[in-house]
Amino acid sequence: MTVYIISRKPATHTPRKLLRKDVDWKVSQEALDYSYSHKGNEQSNLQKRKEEEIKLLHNEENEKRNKTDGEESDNGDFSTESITENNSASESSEELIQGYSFGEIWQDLLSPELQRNSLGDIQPFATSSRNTNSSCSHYNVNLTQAISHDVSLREAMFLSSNHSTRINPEMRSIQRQEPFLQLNSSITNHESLLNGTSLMGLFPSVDIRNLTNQDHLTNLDENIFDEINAMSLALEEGFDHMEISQLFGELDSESGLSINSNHSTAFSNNSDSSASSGCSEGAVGYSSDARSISHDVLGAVGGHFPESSKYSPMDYQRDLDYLGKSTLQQLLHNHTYNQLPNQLTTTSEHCSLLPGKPDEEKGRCHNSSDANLSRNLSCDEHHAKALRIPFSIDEIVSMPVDLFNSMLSTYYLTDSQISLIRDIRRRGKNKVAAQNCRKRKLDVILNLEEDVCNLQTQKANLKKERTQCNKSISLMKQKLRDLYHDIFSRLRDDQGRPVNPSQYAIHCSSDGSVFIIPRRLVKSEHKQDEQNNRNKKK
DNA sequence: TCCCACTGTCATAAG
DNA sequence: ACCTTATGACAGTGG
Repeated sequence: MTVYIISRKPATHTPRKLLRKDVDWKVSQEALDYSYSHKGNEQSNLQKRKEEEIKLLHNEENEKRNKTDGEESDNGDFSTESITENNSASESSEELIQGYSFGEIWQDLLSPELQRNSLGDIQPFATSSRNTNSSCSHYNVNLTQAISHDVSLREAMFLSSNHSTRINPEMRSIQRQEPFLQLNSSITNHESLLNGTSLMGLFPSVDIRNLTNQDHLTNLDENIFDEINAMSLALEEGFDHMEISQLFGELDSESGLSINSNHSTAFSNNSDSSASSGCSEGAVGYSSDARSISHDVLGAVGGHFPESSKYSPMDYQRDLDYLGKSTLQQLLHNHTYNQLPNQLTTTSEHCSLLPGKPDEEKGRCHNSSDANLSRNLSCDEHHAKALRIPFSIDEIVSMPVDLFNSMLSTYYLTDSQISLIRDIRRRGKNKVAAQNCRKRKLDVILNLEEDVCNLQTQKANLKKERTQCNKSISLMKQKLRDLYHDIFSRLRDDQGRPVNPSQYAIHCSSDGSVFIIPRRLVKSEHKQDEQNNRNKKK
């Protein structure tokens, strides 16, 4: 099992039986890699790692039991129960996430202690990932030790970055590793300062986010700005979700929506509705458990707000009218739009996710079942989630070019995000074009087959008609011969002898008169007529 | 294991 | 010059 996780074969050559675990690891590793550059993802990493841990440690029965326990804790702990940082050492990482309320998540994220804890968590995981033969028990030991370790942020980030480099040297975030490291420390300090002054209780998260962004705007390069934005947005998503969950929590818990249903709504609910309004998030499969928060924080496709200076709420609302309506409709009414929880794993089976290089990801998602479209969307969805593309796949593909271009210029998007969005749009367009092309080709073939069938029928009818004509001609000839014989049998010459039909012929003139003339005269007359005709033609 | 249909993707040409 | 569309070719998947 471990071999499958460590070995990262290209999807094109990955045996099917290995795909699931391989891609599961890839997805998690991708999330992990991105988490190194998106420091707001510690919780997501915990969640992902927990899932990985479950896969590694337990068989299916244990996994089911764990999920059941997790769901119970989801329902129970989500509202207000506070978990201190000390709990991270004694409780599972899943509980660590699920037990957090939004404010606690925010405060803990801003606090350097949690960053140390979270990043300390990451480091041993990276170690365990490095260690190909690490056993499950060894992994547990590492995880426990990791939680208790007091790793400095700088060290952790450096280790993480190194790990990313090792895992995927082409990862784009490596290019900005150094400034990222430098600025992260300042951000940490600043955010701890915010935390220390208890601004959290005074301002909504958005305000604090903007304050943070503006304070650092002049010092941060765009990547760092992106990181901050992403983290803030992820938290804000959590907040929105929190609100929605408070509204719909009971409904969700009673509706039997599984926690995994969040997988299916991952990109839809993040794409537009979660960005600001969040009004529809509870509609389809949006469970209220904290795990969903962690998922959203991890892979929110829409977890990226447009930069406030470039994109006002009015603008957003305007575009939301276009962007959101279709998706909202789907969210609210089209329950097949998203995948079912069990489809996600199957989706992962077909997806080759190369962590850190989605642009170069040439692994194709080859699917042939009914859920083809949604599965494929899930592939791009995974990439979009990883890069925090704030739009749904459907929007990216179906958006008019003008709006698409304005979107690219209006939203604050990194090069990799733009590249991925363009790839998604190109692939989506081409996919539709290929489907139309094949449909047309099929129609052409069907039409040609129909034409062939019609022509064959027509040919058979003509043959039948020809046969009938021949029969009629034969019948008429026979009647004419009988009439001839009848006439000549009754004819007599001047001496009363019967007329020989071989010497005489019946000639009908144009005026209707009938003559019996010798055949030699008929022949000469024929010759003369032919001669006249030739002369006329000449 | 092979075959086949389906599908997504890419490359390319044309509009 | 760029975008969209159409289409052949290729490869993966599942029956």
